[in-house]
Amino acid sequence: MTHTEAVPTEAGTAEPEFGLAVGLVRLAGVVQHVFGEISREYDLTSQQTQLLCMLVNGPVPMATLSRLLHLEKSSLTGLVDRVERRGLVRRQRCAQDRRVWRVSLTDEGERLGNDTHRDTIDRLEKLAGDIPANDRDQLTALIARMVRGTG
Amino acid sequence: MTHTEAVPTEAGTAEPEFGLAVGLVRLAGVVQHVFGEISREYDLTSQQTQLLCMLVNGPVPMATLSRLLHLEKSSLTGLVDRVERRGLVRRQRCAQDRRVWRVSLTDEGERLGNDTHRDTIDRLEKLAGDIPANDRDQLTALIARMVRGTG
DNA sequence: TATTGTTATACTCTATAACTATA
DNA sequence: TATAGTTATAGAGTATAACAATA
Repeated sequence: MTHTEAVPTEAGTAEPEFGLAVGLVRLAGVVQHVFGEISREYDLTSQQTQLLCMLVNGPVPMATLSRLLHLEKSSLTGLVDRVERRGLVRRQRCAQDRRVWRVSLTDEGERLGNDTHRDTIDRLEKLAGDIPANDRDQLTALIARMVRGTG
Repeated sequence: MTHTEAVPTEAGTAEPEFGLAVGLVRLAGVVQHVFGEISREYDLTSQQTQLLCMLVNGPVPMATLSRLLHLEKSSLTGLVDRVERRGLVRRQRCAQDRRVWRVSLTDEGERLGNDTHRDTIDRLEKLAGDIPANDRDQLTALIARMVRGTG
């Protein structure tokens, strides 16, 4: 499996292996860092920004958010509490099933969600700034293939 | 810029855009999730596992770890405290500059570091399991190009 | 009984500010 | 004075277990 072996980068240099897995870990770290930095510029945590992003298409029940965010329901309660306290989301009881509470964005939450989303897209696109368009397209396609079916 | 536009996935489906940036965010989430799951199997947090991984090539000063992990020095103190309390690392004072403390792995820390590293590599390689080898090589190269110079 | 969500509790992670020890 | 690291403090994030309300 030649594609998993170490790739010599410079003659005579003892570079550590840079296989796909190591690259993915590095990449994830960079993305996470960008996400955290942008969130901070808006006085949000990464988790709060992520929550806002999940609400841009309309109200979502707590149980659904819990599944999407891989969070225990009690953890989600706290996260929603904090952003609700900041006036970015509100809870609405479902009339059909009164056990269910749907979370939705306030006007300010929507503004923050849009702003952070835009900034994140900009910053991440710049990461691939010097990669030719056709390579970039293939990169996008391969990434799509990897994350397909992972939730 | 055609490579940033929405790609129709199925005829008649109103799919959300899957550009590079969105793909990167999804991918980072998957990697982070894998990392967290594996850490948990070893009763570690993601941060603790990440710390162990940074020590596999020998002792590292606190200040260096602080920079590599993007952590304030006080945050690092706590992180190292907790893994030291579990017997996975130790602190060694530097003789040349007695202000400096180097962190190194214990035998058990090294074992855990190797095990989590192996499992992570395995799980991440599987993400690209059905991608042909030459495509995978190009993917690796493009990722390397993106993260180059980001720390 | 099963499901949805909250509360209580404990721990980890993180930052800021003040501090100690060494250079 | 400057640097390396710790302590004190506060808040965010997370899980487990017990609970209340509703289906």
